[in-house]
Amino acid sequence: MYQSKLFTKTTKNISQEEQSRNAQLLVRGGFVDRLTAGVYSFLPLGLRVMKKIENIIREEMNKVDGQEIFMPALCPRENYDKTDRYEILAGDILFHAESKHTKNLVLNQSHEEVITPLMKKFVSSYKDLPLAVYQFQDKFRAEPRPKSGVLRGREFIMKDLYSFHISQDDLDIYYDKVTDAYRRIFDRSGVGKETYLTYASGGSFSKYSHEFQTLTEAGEDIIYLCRDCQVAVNKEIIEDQAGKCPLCAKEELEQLKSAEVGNIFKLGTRFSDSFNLTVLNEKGESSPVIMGCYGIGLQRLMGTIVEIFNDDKGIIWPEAVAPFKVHLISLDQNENANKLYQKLIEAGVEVLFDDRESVGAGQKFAEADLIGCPWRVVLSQKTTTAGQVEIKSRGDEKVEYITEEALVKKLLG
RNA sequence: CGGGGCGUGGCGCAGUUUGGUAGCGCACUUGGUUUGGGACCAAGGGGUCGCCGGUUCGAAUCCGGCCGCCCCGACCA
Repeated sequence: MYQSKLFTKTTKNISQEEQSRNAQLLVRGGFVDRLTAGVYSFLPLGLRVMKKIENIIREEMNKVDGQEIFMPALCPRENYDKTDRYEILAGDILFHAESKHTKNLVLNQSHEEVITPLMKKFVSSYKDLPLAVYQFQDKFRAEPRPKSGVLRGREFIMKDLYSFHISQDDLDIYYDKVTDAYRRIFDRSGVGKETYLTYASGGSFSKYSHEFQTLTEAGEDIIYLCRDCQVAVNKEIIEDQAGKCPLCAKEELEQLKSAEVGNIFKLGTRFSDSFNLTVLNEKGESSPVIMGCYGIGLQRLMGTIVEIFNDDKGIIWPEAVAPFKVHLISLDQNENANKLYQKLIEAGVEVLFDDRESVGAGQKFAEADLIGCPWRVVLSQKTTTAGQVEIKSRGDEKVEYITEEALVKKLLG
């Protein structure tokens, strides 16, 4: 990508309305734009990051036999009446989508009310199970107070996976598989080290659930971590757990702030009962379908990554989710730099090429640090004369001078 | 929903106390000079001061109402 053509520029002016670290950096870097409270546009740089995250999740969902689908954002109110959630949610987080021609449509805040009746149409035998489907979809939640930048929005993309089973045992087995998949997702997206499986409440779904909590001061949750077992308990249920680690019963737990980047629930028959979703078992008897659901908020994961990986100059993207692997900077060397750019593109390296003329070196460096691609490659009079290029990792200060051949090798290796 | 703060060119702000017809920085346009850490000089364009109403000869400024935004708390599938 030629930076001279990139839609959106970085800015030095920080909006007073963006007080969280993640939003400040994402707005300044030109990744996102805030439309109104809790509602963001994703610009080319930000969308590239989102797509990287989405693809990591997609790969891991496919590995646990999830099949991708896409459900509507709109839902007839009667579906929420059937699950008795309309009254609970309507006065709170549900957005209504009423118009001259529609009276009883709402915007889904989650998709149990869509997926369960959908399954009813296609699942009728134990032979159809187990089954797991997932989607990436906008969720709409009228949060009383959106905050923390992209960590709590009123509209956001969620990956939601739903699984369907003939028995509790089968759900339990699958639930563990998804737990492992989530572990891999957070490892791959860079926050694995700071992310802990956490025992939590089940909200309106079930008594308990498991969350994946990433340690960060920007988070809204407080968890009690057992370093021995590498699991935590959300403060909301710590009394139920008698203040002890649920695994080893140790009482000395560390109290920490964290952000919930994922949440998995065993729904049991909570929703299949509402819609009478049943299958015939081997004996020809009607048997309720056992369900599980598993969510990850993409913006929240992205924002959490930013909260963890930044310094006073900007974002430091983990390579797997960076908008580009390389930020190539030309200091008045566009001809040579363009050749190198083409070479890297042909080698399959993602490059943001700062080809802008009459922009000072200092500004180019400052913007590269802000945007935060893992590698910065500089071509200048100095490097051209020496027949080399300069490479530097965003994460550290030392620069290295190597040949173009060595550069390509390094970036592919 | 409670407490605090704020709303002025695209963005960040000053001006409001004490009413007199809007200013600075960034960004943008044109010309020139610059190019290893957010350049410089010169000349420009752009704002019914959140909305509605009131007071006044005159309102960004005073009064009333409404809307929106940020922070803290409550809430949070």
